[in-house]
Amino acid sequence: MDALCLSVSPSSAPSPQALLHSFNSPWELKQLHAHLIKSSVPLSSLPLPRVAAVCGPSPAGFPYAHRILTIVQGPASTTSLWNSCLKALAEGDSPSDAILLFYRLRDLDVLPDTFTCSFVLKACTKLLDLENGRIIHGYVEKLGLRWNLFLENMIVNLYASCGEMGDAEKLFDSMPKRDTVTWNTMITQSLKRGYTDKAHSYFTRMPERSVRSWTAMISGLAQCGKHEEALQLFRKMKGTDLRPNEVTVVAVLAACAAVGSLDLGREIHEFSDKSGFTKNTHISNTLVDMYVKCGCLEEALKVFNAMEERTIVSWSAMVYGLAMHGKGQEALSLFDQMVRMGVRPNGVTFVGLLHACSHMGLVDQGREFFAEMIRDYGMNPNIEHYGCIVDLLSRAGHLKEAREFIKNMPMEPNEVVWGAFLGGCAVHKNIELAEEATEHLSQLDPHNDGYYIVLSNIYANAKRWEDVARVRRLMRSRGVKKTPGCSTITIDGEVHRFVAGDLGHDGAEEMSQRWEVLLGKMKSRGYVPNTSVVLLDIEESEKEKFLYRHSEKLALVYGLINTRAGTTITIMKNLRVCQDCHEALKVASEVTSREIVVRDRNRFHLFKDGICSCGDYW
DNA sequence: GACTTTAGAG
Repeated sequence: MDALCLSVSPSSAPSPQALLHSFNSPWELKQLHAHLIKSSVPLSSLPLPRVAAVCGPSPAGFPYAHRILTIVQGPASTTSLWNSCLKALAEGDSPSDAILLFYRLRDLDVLPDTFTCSFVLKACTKLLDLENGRIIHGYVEKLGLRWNLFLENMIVNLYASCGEMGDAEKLFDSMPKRDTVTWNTMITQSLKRGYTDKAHSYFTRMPERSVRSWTAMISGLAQCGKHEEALQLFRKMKGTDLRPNEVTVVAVLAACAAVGSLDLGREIHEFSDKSGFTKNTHISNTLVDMYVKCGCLEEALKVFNAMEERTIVSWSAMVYGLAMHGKGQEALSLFDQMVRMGVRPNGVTFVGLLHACSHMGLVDQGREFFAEMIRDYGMNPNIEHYGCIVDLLSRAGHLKEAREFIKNMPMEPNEVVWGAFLGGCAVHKNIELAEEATEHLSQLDPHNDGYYIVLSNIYANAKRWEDVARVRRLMRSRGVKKTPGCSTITIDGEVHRFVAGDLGHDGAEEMSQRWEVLLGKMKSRGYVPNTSVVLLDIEESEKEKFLYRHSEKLALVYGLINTRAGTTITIMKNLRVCQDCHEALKVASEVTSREIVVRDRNRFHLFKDGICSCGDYW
């Protein structure tokens, strides 16, 4: 019956309880206060936490609220109310108000406890506010709260987060007691700054390691680019009785994706299913990315389709994945589907889309997307998007337009932008523009050899040997060393690495023989070694020998010897595939009746029946 | 009596 009454008169006067909550500013509270006095309602019926929350951040409201709290609670027990207020501020989006409120408390002689300090320290850490952090640190010591491990750990973390590793270490060394959190903090922060040796040292010195300790190491190493080290550590972790949690799994999957370690990735997938982790969006997103980067588009789609909830990260990963695998059309229609479902794309989504257009040579479509992100989504394209457009235009041979586009960019073009332009110049054999690009690149990224190599390839292609030699001298005089091409192939969970030109590994003799046989068959199917990519001015027959040194060919031969007939061969390469290897792999897929998957720096190539999925446009 | 610390995806 009560419910009925309520629904009949929805506009009846608010309940007294609701009235007591009805203030949103110190001023409204004062009015309410007056009303309470008139109707002799005791002050203690006010919701005190709300009084603190509404008035605390306001300079004028604070002393007023403090008076109310002191009247009702007595002077001693207002701290916890202020604490809840500080917590809300520190964890919300106004951590700087938390710091201001802390100082007001101090000025009114409200005695802070460990919780008070912890919230304001959190605020300082979030803001990377070293100056206030130091003051609070001093305050904590003055209050005699130094023995509190919670606070001590937070202060260590604060210094390290603000980039003061020295102070963090000094404090760490002086601590009479440390717990796992203390050590974990040092590990995480060391790795964030790339000090892997330091992190290792903390990790081995700590008396006891938790799941989070292992996870911090694995995830941090992966973020430093030490993916294989991360995976090694994970294998060690499996030997302990600790169980990986969701965060561990994300880190390991990311490392698998980087290395292309499909077997381990699959194993982790199974483990995630069994542990019920797969419903976690973070995990599924990383699984999608792992399968994409390990060459299993089908399985990536399977995970993506099975997801109950997709975020923009999931969609972007899938769009990018399709583009990477040469399924540009599918990437675009997946994007359409996403938009129709009302999901708003972000900057990363557009990077994937622009890549898709670039790989397919869809110049107009790409331009349209670029315009769309500005016009329809009000986004500010960043340098990565500009780089994509330069790539799109130059690959398609619109070199003049690309050059104009670079000139009109609102920011300074970086090495990625010029690198994309140079790539286009190489494909379309424009020596003059390539020279200009290299000029910029040698300033922007002087230690990267790739650009010099591309330029000298262009010269070699035009048989301008004196220029080839000049570039090589230039490299030598500038101390630029060639990054060797490197390919890996995983067989039975073991990663085999081949470096260009390294013929000194086990089984080299057998491999070389196998290559000769394969080469014979390939030539009879029309393969002509493309020696123009060899930099040296030597006899053609000699150059052919150099071509076999390319790492993807070595990996291919190794794969052919060590896998059963018919098995797909998957190769991961650190650089782009050269033209000759691309031709060779096409023909090899035909004569050996194998599918060959190659992941290069940019994308996947699936060689099958003499054809590559990239349509020779890469 | 409870409220506080370390980590994760495209």
